[in-house]
Amino acid sequence: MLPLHRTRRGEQDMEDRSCQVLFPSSLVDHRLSGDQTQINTSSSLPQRNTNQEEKHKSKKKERDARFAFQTRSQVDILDDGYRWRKYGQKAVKNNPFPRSYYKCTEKGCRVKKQVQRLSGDEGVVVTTYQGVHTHPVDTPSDNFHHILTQMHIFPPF
DNA sequence: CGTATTTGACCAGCGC
DNA sequence: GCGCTGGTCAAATACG
Repeated sequence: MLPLHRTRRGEQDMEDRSCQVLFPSSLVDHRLSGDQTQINTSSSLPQRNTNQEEKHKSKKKERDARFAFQTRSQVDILDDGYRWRKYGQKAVKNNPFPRSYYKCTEKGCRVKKQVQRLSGDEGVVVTTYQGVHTHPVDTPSDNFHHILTQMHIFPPF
């Protein structure tokens, strides 16, 4: 499971799988045309790696569908049943909390997700998923499944 | 010793 | 064209 050994602020050890989804500001964007301001799909495939598919990128930079939702949770990383490897962390403007970048550790699976806390309300975590898993979940999480059901999202994203 | 995380550097897109 | 901002890489480090 996810090692939550690192607590950035406060003392959160308690198991809080009871994360509450906040709908009002949860956004579900299937694709981005180009008028996005805050978030853009700058996949920017590196030329040194991932040289396989990607038929032709001549169109746009638009890559994977993605959706975001907010939860009120003590821990940054919700257990959604998948294994994630952190590959970056960046400070975003107008937000005292850093944004973390994760990739699915499953081979061949290019699903990514970002996690960041809301500025002004450190109790709210914004999780953004990007892409579709090619593999079933490792350790199913009932709670998370319930959340996705509420949002009309199906388990294999 | 293998795998995951940390962290600064690097890069691309956008606005001015 | 330049600088800011966000996203990713990769070497070093931590951890089991």
